[in-house]
Amino acid sequence: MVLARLILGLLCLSPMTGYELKKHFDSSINHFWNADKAQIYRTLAQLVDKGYATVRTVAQSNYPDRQEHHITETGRAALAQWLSAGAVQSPERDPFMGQVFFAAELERDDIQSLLEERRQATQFILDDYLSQREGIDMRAAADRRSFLMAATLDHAIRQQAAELEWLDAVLEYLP
Amino acid sequence: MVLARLILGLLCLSPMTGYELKKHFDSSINHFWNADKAQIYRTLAQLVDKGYATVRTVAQSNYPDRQEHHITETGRAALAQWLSAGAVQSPERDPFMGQVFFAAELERDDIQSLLEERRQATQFILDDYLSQREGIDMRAAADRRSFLMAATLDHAIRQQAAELEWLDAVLEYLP
DNA sequence: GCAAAGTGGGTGCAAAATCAACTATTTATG
DNA sequence: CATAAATAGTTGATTTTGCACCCACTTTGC
Repeated sequence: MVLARLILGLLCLSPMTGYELKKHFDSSINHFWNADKAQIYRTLAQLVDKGYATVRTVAQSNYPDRQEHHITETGRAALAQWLSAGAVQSPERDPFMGQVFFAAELERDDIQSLLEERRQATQFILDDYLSQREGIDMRAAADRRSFLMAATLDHAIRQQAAELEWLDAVLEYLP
Repeated sequence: MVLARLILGLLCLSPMTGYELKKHFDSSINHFWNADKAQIYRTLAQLVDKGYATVRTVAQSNYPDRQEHHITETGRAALAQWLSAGAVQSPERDPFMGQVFFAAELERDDIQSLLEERRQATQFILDDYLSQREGIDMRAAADRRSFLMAATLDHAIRQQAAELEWLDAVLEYLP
């Protein structure tokens, strides 16, 4: 459901192949969603099925044919309806917090290692987001679309930063 | 997989029925995980199947029999192994950020409503976490297990607080 | 010259998760 | 007194997701 909407959103920006969609997920969307390509191709087929998108096969000289997917008016309406239906809520879900919750089964040193390992990974992700952020032209962010897209990246940055602060606090006060 | 570990963790604290597990998920674990009861009962059956837990039927005078699940040594080992295998990483996944990312399809006022609605919901969740936090006896938190459990709640509180700050910033600067 | 990576698409399968019922009894609540 | 909520567990169907493959061709790097 969510994936279908996100794909519609991307197709709304420009017609795309499944391959290109996957690249968008990996590069610009990855801070709040990602999907396996198998899932993307299947969802794409469903969208065509429901009439939310149409396919146009475009031959290329060297590379394989492009199955270019175009959003339809119905598709645009479905996207708009999702956005208008109100803010979606989704349950928190973080396996790592589960590890922390039950980490008392480990020795103190192992708990510390667990937290430090996470700290490293979080720092790595944060750095990645920060470098993505640098690539954004802020002159263009006066335009609302660019502003909102950049905002979701800022959200991810704040979340990771908050996680780092939390990890440091836990590491400091761990009994 | 994660759910199985979390259930093992809970059974590690004390033997429980599926019904009680569900209540724990709804009350104390909900800030980082939750699960449908159907899923809990099925996972419980799998744990018994694998020898990670055993069932003991306890008759009650008034209420239905309790299917009390006890963790086994193998189960304890499996839990410890999960914790020792290192910090798990999980992809970010937030449908609401998808709405924001594509919100430019809406009018400015509708975008604002979307953000304000989310702000309300976030405040509500934060308040819930804060009241849960009040119920925690900090004298007991010198003990490592209680400290870690409280820490995961603190994490959730920080995350929600960061979300509120972000929402306010976006609402302020939205072009 | 050969291997790896990129372009573009797809299938099959299994595990995980969600939704919606349905069974029964007991204890509160209006 | 009726109705709802709590206790305890189960089944079926469907969706979502993830993993591991497979095809075929082209371009790039060593």
